[in-house]
Amino acid sequence: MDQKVISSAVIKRLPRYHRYLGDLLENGIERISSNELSERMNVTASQIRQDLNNFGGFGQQGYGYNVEYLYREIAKILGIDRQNSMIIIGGGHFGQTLANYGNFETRGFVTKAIFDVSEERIGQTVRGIMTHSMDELESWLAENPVEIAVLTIPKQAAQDVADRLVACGVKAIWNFAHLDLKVPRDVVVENVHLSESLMQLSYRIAAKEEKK
Amino acid sequence: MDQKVISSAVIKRLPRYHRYLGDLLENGIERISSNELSERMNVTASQIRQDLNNFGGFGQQGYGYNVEYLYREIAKILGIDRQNSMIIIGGGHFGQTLANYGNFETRGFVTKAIFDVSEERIGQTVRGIMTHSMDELESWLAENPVEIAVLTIPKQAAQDVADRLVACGVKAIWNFAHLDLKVPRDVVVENVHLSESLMQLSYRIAAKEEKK
DNA sequence: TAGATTGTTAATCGATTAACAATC
DNA sequence: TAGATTGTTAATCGATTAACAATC
Repeated sequence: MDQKVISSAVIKRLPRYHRYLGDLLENGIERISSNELSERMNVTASQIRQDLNNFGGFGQQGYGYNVEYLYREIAKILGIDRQNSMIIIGGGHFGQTLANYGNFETRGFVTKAIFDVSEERIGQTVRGIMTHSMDELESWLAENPVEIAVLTIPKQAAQDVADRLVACGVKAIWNFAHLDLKVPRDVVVENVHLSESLMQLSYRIAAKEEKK
Repeated sequence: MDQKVISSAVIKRLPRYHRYLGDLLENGIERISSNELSERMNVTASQIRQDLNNFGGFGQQGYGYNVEYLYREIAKILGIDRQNSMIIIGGGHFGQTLANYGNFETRGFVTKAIFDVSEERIGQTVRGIMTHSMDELESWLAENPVEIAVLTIPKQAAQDVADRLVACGVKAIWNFAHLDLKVPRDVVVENVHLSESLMQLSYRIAAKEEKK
């Protein structure tokens, strides 16, 4: 079964389509043309149609796209139509913030546990989510398989922990540690490097000033 | 003075170059060729040379690049060779986490104040950073101009606050609220949409499973 | 000087946009 | 049926890679 590979440029845009369709749905708009959506989103209608047609023909000639139907289809494509279990490794400020952030759950991402090395944090709960010792990681995962591990630990510890997670069969890592993890090809890593984002912002400020 | 526009693909890669050069520097490595760096970073040597030559010739034929010199030059390009002042709008979990995160300061990003609407948070400090009332935003900014405002507030409030920040002369917004801000063309917005990042991760898990 | 490696031009590849026939 | 708008092919644009002359 030969599967067309979707470019990451397309994948990056899908959540934004999903968000705009959700807004339309909330406003009670039933149908939309690629042209009108393109104006709202500030992209070309051509790109919208090309992007969607990577996954199938969701529209209808002369009518456009049914908002609710397309919304649900994109949710399916993104895999947010079902539950994804997560654990958070690192119960510091960042880990706790993510655990507290209820919005992920509305998209099916449910945090099952937090793991930390600090004696003070172990045994504490955040929004009802228990913090376990890192020593229990392997035994806990053996009983409670999860799809996603969130890494909010210092970069020095990150590769070791990633290795342990992979050994436990975790298939995806949402990595907030500022390094490039080495994992087997079948493990998915999505990086969030906040300081790199901030540096891009800083570049654009600097570039603007220079232009003057 | 016609300024070459640098593509965002290039800009996204600059912080990563900077990070790898920093690591090399820490390991006492003085010089590196584009070829060796390309192997470490898993990109092509051609891309590294093309990227760098957007900004100038930093290397030397037959020798390669001086690690420390290139590290500093990229820092200059990124605008992290000088101090950037920030304020955080929204003193909730996320805002506090960012205020607590000392690593930004090592790259010149210094948080000067936090603003919030909650009576309980106003007057509290986070790592010595004072939380002010949102009512004081305009008067405070008039006395303490900053380059960057960080938005960690619910999306319902975000556009209004962005408008106020722009009116106060803030030139850059690091936006964690899950919406597309409308700002004048000369104001820089850098978005961090965590839920979109998580959805991309989820897509890749789903796509892997389908392939089986 | 000879060898190494850059800076830069040319070739290729992929992504975006335009155009239009198909069709609701 | 006529008008609207998709799905899809073709054209364009931009980014990446390859090649090599310049030069340290």
